[in-house]
Amino acid sequence: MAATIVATHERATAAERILRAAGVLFRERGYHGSSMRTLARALRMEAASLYYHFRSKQEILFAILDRTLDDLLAGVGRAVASADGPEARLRAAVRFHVLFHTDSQHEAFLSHSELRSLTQANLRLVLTRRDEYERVFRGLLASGVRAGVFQVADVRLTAMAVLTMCTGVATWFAEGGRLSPEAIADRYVEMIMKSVKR
Amino acid sequence: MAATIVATHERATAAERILRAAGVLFRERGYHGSSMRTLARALRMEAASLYYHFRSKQEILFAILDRTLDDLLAGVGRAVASADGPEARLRAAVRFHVLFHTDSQHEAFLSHSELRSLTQANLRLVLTRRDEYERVFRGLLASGVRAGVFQVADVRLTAMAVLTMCTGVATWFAEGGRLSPEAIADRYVEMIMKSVKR
DNA sequence: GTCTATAACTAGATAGAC
DNA sequence: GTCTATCTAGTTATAGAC
Repeated sequence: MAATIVATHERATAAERILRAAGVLFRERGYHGSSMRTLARALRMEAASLYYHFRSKQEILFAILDRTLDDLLAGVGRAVASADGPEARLRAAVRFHVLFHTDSQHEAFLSHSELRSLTQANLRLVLTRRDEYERVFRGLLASGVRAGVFQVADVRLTAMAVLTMCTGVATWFAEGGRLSPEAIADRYVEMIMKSVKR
Repeated sequence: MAATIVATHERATAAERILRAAGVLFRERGYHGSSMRTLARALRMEAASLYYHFRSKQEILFAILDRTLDDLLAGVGRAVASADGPEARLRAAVRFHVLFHTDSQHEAFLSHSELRSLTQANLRLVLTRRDEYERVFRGLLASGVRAGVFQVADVRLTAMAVLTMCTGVATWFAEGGRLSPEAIADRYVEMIMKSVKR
């Protein structure tokens, strides 16, 4: 299922190496700002060779976002299943979300900044699953409210606030910076729990 | 000073109309995904005519971001000056920040998503002033902590969390949607105050 | 599976008429 | 102040050799 997680190291297939390099490049310069030639150069190959692995640049973008959503949905599912009760479940989900945005920083950033560069058909596929992901957080908040442990004025709005706050980590996180991913996740969890608890 | 605020209606100069249209276009398709020809078409003119008003496409992008930062800095200054005490000041600043991101949605969105498309020199100019803006929020949090009304584990991190959460509004806000800008601002203020209060 | 060569097109920007 | 026409360079993608 989550076999879509790409090995970070040695022995990656050519397709995987291309997706990884494209993730970095698209994040740095944007989809339209990145040419197939530039991508090829980063991989020490010619642009034409990319077309043996992917039919188009669009297919590369879609593959990145599609995998990212696989990983997000599988990861949040595992996180929620690992905990009991609304509070522990929300903690686990937020923790996963933040850590995903530090670990898969480039791909996570693209999965919201380059939605506009998808074709209509591909966008529809991605948005359907992103809605599914957001629904998980709305569900966690709603069940905490029902259980009387959370107090939020608007579940939908709070879910968006929580998600965009954590998603923002991908925009400013720097590896080797002042705070480790774990420290950031811990503090984000505390800020959010303090805000939603009854 | 904040005479940089562009009139939304009638009698806008050609340069202002171009900046406004470019804001929408760049937001929808990205800077590199938008051509001068497309921008010209939206304004019912020819691409060459744009060069009478701006020297390059880059100059248009920079002008948008530069004005946006003028407006952000002037606006947050007014907001903070209008209130007394750390709590009321943070409320006012957050409220302004959210409303700015619904009112100037396109430009606000660009001012973080298209930083990567600026030349190095222009980026430096924009980042200097964005840091200044962020410093306002860090200052408000820090003075609340000193006054004993706020309790936050990490002022820097909390400032980033607050700002990216509110900035995120520009990514999903839809005019005429379920919630008015004022309702969103009010609820964001409450969520944030609950999270930072001692 | 990667290459060279190239087709077909679009980009930003300028010259100069009106 | 806006136009038509055009230059130069870069774009995605394909054909076909190796």
